[in-house]
Amino acid sequence: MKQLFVARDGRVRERWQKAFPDAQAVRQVGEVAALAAAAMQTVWLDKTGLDTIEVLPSLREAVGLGYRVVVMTATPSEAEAFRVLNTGAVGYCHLESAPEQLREIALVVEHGGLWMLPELVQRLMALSLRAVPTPAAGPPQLNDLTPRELMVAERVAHGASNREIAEALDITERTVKAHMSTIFEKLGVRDRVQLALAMNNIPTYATVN
Amino acid sequence: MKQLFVARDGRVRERWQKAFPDAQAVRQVGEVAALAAAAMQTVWLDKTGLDTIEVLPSLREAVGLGYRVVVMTATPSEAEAFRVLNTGAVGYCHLESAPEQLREIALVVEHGGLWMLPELVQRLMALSLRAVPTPAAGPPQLNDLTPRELMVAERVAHGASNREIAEALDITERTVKAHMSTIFEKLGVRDRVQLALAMNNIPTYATVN
DNA sequence: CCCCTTACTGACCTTAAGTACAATGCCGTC
DNA sequence: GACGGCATTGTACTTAAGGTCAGTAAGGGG
Repeated sequence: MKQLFVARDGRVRERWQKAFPDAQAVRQVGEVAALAAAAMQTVWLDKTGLDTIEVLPSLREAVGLGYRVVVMTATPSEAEAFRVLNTGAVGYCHLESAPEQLREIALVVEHGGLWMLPELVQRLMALSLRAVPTPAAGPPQLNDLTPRELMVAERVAHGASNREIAEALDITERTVKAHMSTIFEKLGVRDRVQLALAMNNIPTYATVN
Repeated sequence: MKQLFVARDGRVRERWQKAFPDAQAVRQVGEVAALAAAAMQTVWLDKTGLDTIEVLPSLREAVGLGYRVVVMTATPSEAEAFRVLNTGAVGYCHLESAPEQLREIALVVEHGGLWMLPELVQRLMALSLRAVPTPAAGPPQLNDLTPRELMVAERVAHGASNREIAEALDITERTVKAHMSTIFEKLGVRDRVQLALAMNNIPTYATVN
């Protein structure tokens, strides 16, 4: 499996050469196509000096050609990670990664895996969980709630107590309870815990059965 | 690198034995710890016959022990995939995967990669992009929880009441409360609502303590 | 003007939740 | 064998949560 680096800065290539002695390096993605490489390769895309938006075209191009692309950056960010991976990259790592690390990553992506900074993995999943449409329960019918009820529900969704909600909305705790009761009925949940979960698109105990 | 399979069904082991001749198989995760394996291993968790919620405790336990866990299921689902990966699994694949495929996956996860069904990768990224770019929200320190506490917390995370948890775990409601108290303290939450949210990586109202 | 919805509140009650202060038995370590 | 962590349970207590059964008030149709 051949490695192919795309970078404008010559310095970073040293580490790469160390990790993959037989690797090739080019300055622009356009050159990749020119090589007309026969075998499937792994392309390492150096983002240094470029905005996220600016690498995307190159990334798309390489992905479109069937390469497995790993994006490297000196300043990793969550948003950028998701962006490039969503665009088709299979890896997102730090530019300063050690040669051994680079070989690890190469091994992973060449066998169908996905590689990204460990801390980003956890974060990514957490975000997805909230965005994933719950099949069984479906999104709560928030449209049925009155404006006031919605204000209450949203605070419950963040763990607020009745007292806190009452103070925040400048109403009595009794009134909060009244809203709660109607909310429970409208959304078909039995208590504030299930409401909080439902508001965050998380399937509930009874639903999982 | 040694492979370790957790399954209750004997039939599926044949394929595994074929992929990894020197693999070991056990029936419950609890046995994993009993083995006191010296080297870091890869644990393959068979979900067959279990609900998503039922594997999570085992999963967390194995992850907490430092194993790389791959969850296998006969009926893959998007929601479940995100859930198990979010819980700490590094792989989510089909139970019927061919031996060659299994070896690929093993290679990937053993080198720090993430493996999931290709179609889920795309979906995952698309969902993440839609999710709100909320700032930092590190995962709760679930490692501090004992196995038993984890089982309780896991069910609270799905909206179960103390009584339901007690029945499910076949213990007294009083015991559940005891676990709850220590869980609250360990995770720094004040009630079950905040616990449920924390377990799902959702920032809470007044967590800005 | 009546009806309905929404918002708000009171007094009262029941129950779930959570805490305080214990005790017992099981393991594994030192 | 002493010690500590874990799991379990008991009694008793305090409080938050939620429901019952009311009532008042504003606002918009019909």
